[in-house]
Amino acid sequence: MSDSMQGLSRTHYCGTLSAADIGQTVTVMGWVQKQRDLGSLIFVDVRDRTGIVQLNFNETTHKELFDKAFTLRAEYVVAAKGIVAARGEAAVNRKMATGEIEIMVEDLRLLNTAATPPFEIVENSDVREELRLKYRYLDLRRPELTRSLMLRHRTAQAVRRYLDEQGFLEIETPMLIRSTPEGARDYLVPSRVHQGTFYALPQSPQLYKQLLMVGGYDRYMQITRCFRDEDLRADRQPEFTQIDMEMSFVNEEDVIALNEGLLSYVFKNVLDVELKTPFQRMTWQESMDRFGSDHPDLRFGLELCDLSDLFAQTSFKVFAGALEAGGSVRCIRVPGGASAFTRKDLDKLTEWVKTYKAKGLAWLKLQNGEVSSSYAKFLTEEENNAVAERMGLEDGDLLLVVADGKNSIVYASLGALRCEIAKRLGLIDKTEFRFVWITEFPLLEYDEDAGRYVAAHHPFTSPMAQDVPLMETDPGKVRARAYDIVLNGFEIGGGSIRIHNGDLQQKMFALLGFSQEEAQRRFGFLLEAFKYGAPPHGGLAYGFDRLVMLMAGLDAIRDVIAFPKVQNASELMTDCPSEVDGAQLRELALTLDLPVQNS
RNA sequence: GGCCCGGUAGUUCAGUUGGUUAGAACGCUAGCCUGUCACGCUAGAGGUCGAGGGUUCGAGCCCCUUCCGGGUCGCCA
Repeated sequence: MSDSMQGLSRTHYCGTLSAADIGQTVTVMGWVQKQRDLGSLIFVDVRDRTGIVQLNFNETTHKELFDKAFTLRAEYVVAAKGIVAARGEAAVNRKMATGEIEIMVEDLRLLNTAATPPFEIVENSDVREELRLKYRYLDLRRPELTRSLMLRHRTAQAVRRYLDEQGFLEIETPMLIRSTPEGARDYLVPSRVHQGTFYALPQSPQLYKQLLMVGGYDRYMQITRCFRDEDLRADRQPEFTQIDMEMSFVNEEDVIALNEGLLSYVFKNVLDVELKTPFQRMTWQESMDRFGSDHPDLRFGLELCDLSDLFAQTSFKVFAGALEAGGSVRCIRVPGGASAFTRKDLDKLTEWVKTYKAKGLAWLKLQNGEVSSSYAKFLTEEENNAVAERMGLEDGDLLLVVADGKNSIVYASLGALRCEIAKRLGLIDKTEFRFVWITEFPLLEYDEDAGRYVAAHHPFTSPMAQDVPLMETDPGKVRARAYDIVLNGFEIGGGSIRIHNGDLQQKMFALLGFSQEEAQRRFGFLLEAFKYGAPPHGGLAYGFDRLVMLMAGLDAIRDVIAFPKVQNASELMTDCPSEVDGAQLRELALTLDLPVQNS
């Protein structure tokens, strides 16, 4: 049983009304947040995406309206027309944006009733996420999500505005594209017209944007969806959004300067935060050595320190073994850590670093002049003194040491450890936005499983000119003209100057172990395009969801995506992916060959 | 695929050494109440303890399997 909204049209959003509107006749529409029945006076809070306003119903003056208001329940949809009135001095609610006023209702329409929702639609709800996702449309009514999605919108608009002013064209690229097995797993889409063949959904518009450069569109941008069929994380979804851009006739400095301008504009316009430019820069090697990570969080210290040279002659087998194997011994010093971490905590941390394949964690505390340590007794006095001197050891300090035959393990475990410790000790200023460019990435990484080099970034990244000769002699040493933009320990974007020369591109494919024929088969269109005057070009792509997440001060990109997927890549609201009809499969000439299920 | 955490009323949680009829708050329903806004007061309804199996005289609690959600390693050019 509901009313028509005939004759009424909304004049205001609820949250926009204020004392300035007193005396005005207004019409609001929205959902009942709360009905408070005081006997012969009823207050109804109405909510829309902007906020809440209070409706006033008085039994003695408006009996019919009052009786109708009596029937209202949470989440009923209503329209109310009335006069904005000041609340009495004692009745003003300072905690509420519209708390100075209320609407003395003269017309109330019940546009729709609502079942009692499975959870209350309130701010600071601690309902489990599983349920919120199943009823995402209800969760979306909550102010936190509304704020996130409005922030996301404003950010996207600011990006478009800025890049438009800088002469960028927004050009769409295909969603159904050729599969390129290099890199992440593709989502595949079977073709009906060409049975037995498949499209892939793009992992990024990489090749198309390069071809746009060949096509002469020297400043391109796009805010576009990308797809990767890989496992999820708090900051990774199988479909996510990139701010993608590419420019011709540029070098690294041009791309970096433009993006510092973009980020400054966006943060100023969306958050009213002034960013200091230029941002800090660091080479990949420096970032690894100091922070154990290529996406360092610079809001706190706890830097890594290499102790390897102090143990060249050591008889302590753990350290000696690591060094003999070509690895290193590295350490972080935690001021005040001696009292903050008990023996039990350290045992737990030792277990924890094993996640990162570290064999263990050596530690030393200096507290009230007393040294306690898991490893000091295996070292000579000279070695212990050298460590203390190198680390600037002071009373109250905790040293955490990882030694391993593989530097990658030392970096990964200490890099993760410094973040974990900063979190536990509350060393992170959550209001800070700390940007850093990481540059000079390795061009290639050796993949032991595949027994060959693979592109660290992607196969179209240009090597640094001075390192090109190394491509023949020592490929692992070649540095790329690649750069990542890192914010508070998250890689929010990355890009490179691309290869625009067919011969160099062929050379790169050869390094990656592609035969001439294979390169031709997979990327022939690109090599062909490069014959016809490809301009020097480069670009960058942001993980838009991550950027918005950090701007919103949140921990998961799910919270800035209207309809996110859960860890097993399904969507709880619509329960997809789902099986399809046999007829659909037949049309595609597909048959299923499923592993036998245990029932 | 591995490791860790969680699943008890609609929701958030408590639940002792395995022992009577599984509790609280909020929400919901009904009644009362003219300045509430976390309204207040009174009463009431509401449970497959994620599912299946096992141990036991007896299981929310112990064991096994499994499903679901989260974090993370691998993975993510």
